[in-house]
Amino acid sequence: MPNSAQTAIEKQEQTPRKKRALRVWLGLLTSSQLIEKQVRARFRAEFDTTLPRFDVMAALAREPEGQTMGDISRWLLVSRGNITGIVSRLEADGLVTRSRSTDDRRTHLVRLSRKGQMDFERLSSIHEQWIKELLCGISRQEMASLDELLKKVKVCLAKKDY
Amino acid sequence: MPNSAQTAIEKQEQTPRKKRALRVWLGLLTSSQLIEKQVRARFRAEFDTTLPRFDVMAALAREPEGQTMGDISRWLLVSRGNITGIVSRLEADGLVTRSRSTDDRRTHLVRLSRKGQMDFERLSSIHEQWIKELLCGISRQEMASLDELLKKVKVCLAKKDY
DNA sequence: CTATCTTAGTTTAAACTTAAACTAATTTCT
DNA sequence: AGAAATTAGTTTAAGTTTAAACTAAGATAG
Repeated sequence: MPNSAQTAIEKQEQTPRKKRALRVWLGLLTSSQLIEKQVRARFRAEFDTTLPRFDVMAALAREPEGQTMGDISRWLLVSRGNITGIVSRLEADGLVTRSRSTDDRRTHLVRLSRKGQMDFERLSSIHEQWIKELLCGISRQEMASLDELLKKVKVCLAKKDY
Repeated sequence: MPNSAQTAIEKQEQTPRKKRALRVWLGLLTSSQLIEKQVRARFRAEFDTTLPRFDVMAALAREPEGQTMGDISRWLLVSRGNITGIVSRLEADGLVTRSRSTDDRRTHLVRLSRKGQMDFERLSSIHEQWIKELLCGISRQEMASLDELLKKVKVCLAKKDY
C-alpha cells in the first residue's frame, strides 16, 4: 500500500505546516492588537482623539499637495465610505479642508489645514516616542529581522487577490 | 561644548531607532490588515458570516465546558460589551447557548451548541487552509523566526500597562 | 449584620467599518 | 456625437468596537 503510506507522510508534513501558519497569523494579530490598544488609549487619554483620525491625518501629512479620498482609502487599506466619515468629522473640527478638483470634478482634494498640520506635528512626534517605548525590548537586529520578514509577508500577500 | 556634541550624537542614534520601531509597527499593522481583509472577504463570500463571529466561536471551541463573557473578552482582547453583542447574535442564530451559573449568579456560561460545533469545525478547517495558502511564500525557517520574534514582541508589550 | 467595595455583564452613545446601492463625472467604444 | 462602461465619492444598513454609565451579585470590612 504505497498510497496510504504516502498519505500518512503527507499528513505528518502537512498538519504542522498549517499549524505554523496559524500560529504566525495569531502572533501577528495579537501583537498588532496589543500595540493598537495602547496607542488608542493614549490618544484618547492625552489628546482626546482617535487612532483612525490620526491615521488619516498621517496619510495627508505625507502629501502637502493633498490627496483624494481614494488615495487615502488605498493607503490605509480601508473602504472609501469609511474615509468619507472620518474626513467629514475632521473637516467639522477644522483640521482638514476638502475641495473639488477642477480638472476631474469627481475627485475631492483633501489636505491638512494650518491647524491640522500643527496638531499633527505634535501628535506625530509623541506617537513615534510611544512606539519606540512600546518596542524597547526588541534589539536592533531583531527589529531588522522583523522588518525583513514582514516585508516578505506583505509581498507574498500582495499577490493574492480574492 | 561637550553638551551640544553629545546631543548631536544622541540625535544621530535616536532618530533611526524611532524610525525603525515605527517601520516595524507599520509592517505589523499592514500584514495583519492584509490577512484580515482576505479572511473577512472569504468568510462573507463562502459562508455568509463574519470574522468576529468566527473568533468568538473559536474561543468557545477551545473550552467545551464553556466560558464566561469575561473569559472570551480577555482571550480576544476586546471589550466585554462587544462580546455581549456578538454572543447575542450567535445565540439568536442558535450557534451558542448562554446559561446563568448557579454558584456565581453574575457569570453567564456560554458554549457552542451542537449546530455551533458542527459549523465551527467546517469553518475552522477551511480557515486553516486559507491561512496556509496566504502564507505559502514564507519558508519553514522564516515562519519559525517570525514566530519567535512575535513572541518577543508580545512579551515585551505584556509588561506595558497603561 | 450591613455598609462598602469589587466584579460580571448589559446598555448606551458615539465612532468606526464594511459591502452594496446610488449619484455624478469621465472615459471608451462604436 | 451618443450609448455603455468605468471611476470617485457619498449614502445606507448592518455589524463591530470602545468607553462610560448602569444593574446585579458577590466579597470585604467594620
